[in-house]
Amino acid sequence: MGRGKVEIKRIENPTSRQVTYSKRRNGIIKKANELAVLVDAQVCLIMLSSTEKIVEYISPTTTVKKMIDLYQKNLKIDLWSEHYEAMKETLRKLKEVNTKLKREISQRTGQDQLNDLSLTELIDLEENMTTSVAVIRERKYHVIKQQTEKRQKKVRSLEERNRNLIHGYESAVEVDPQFGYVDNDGDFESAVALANGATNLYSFNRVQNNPDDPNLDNGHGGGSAMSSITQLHDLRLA
Amino acid sequence: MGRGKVEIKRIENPTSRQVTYSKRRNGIIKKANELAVLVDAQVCLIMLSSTEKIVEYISPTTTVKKMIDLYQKNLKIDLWSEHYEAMKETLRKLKEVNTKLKREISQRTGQDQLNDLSLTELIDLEENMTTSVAVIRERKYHVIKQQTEKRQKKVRSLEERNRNLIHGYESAVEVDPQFGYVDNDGDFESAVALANGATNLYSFNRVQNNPDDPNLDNGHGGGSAMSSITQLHDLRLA
DNA sequence: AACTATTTATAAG
DNA sequence: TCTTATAAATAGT
Repeated sequence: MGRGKVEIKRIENPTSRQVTYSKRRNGIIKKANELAVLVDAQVCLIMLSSTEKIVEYISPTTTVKKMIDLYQKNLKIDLWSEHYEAMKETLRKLKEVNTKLKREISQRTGQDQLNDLSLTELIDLEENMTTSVAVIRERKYHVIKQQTEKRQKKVRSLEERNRNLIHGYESAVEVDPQFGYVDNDGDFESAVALANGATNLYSFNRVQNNPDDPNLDNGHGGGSAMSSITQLHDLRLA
Repeated sequence: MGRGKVEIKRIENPTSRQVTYSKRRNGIIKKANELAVLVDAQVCLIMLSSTEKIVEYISPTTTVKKMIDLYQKNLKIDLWSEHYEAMKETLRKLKEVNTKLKREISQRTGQDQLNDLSLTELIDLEENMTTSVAVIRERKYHVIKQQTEKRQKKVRSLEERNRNLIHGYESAVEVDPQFGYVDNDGDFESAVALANGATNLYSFNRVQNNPDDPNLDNGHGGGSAMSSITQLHDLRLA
């Protein structure tokens, strides 16, 4: 359609090629739109020549995304899945790690999974756990010690302040019983009692009377926990 | 272009619409191909009418995927990221769970993370762990018991066989000392010794002499572990 | 970018 | 689907 018939092959002259692209590009967009309107079709047209920027026509009732999704559905392919293979792989590995972690916790809390363990594994696990309990116990006594020291300081500070107040007033009234005779023994005892899950001080007495009490020394890693106790006793006697 | 001029609006007659779609669809594909060849352009054309299946034209030098990638790059958008939002969310949650699990194991094995725990949490953790150790210990003795019973049966079977052989031969030679006096005590003792991580039988003697041995009873959940031991003793005496 | 001869697409039969 | 009159597209200027 023009002054002469054209053979459908690449136009070598760059100017002519550019002009033809411009004309025919508009032509095909017009055709695409006519098709969309006349027969109520969904049309997606994307064009790109080497020299020009990308040009698109999308029929009013759809979007590029919808069209490509339909296209992929139709061909039963997923053009972008490979873009997300890395993510899928990460996901897979994470799930795997997760399962292993859950299994480990399960074994460490003595649930189900124990049935899968051999005698040697059970022995190792028990020893491992026992050591861990000792570490936790040591940490517990460390925290108790810290709290005790902190409160001891506070009490001494209050005692000091109290004495100063009494001295400052040069008063003849009795020493205030609320501050005068406080020390931190009660604090320490209740903390240890709490530490041993007791609701009264009987537990603490047991701690004092029975050095072999299994709560304080399980025979494996308990030595260091015991040393904490020793430190605490030293602290109280200091 | 035809016998009459057509207004560009939806063709209501379904047959006409279908015919027009068929004709124009071919026309536009021909145009697309001509454009691609004449000016060496990349063209992607996807069409779909309500009644027909999806039809595409892609210029020889490209693919739908390449075109869409170019399109997205050009518009600086990512049409499919939202498709993977769910996966991203799953990934995020898995990582979170993972971190928590690692933290829990870390605490249960007495590493670092203990510093974050309050005294109450430490006490709970210790009690929890102690209970778990008891469960593991009970399972351990259960396995030992099973192994012991199995070997005991084997030994008795061998003894019986041995006696039958001796009787069968009606021989005058002495009873074979290798089989005549075997029982399973050695087997049981070595299993318990192994269970307590000992390399010699001294540990086993301790088990027998010290019912309060912290390895067998930690004062929390040890009661049931002890009952296993009792069962084992009963078994041996039976 | 505009013109127009000519080819091409296609509406109607 | 095929034909063909006619509209539409466009090659060359």
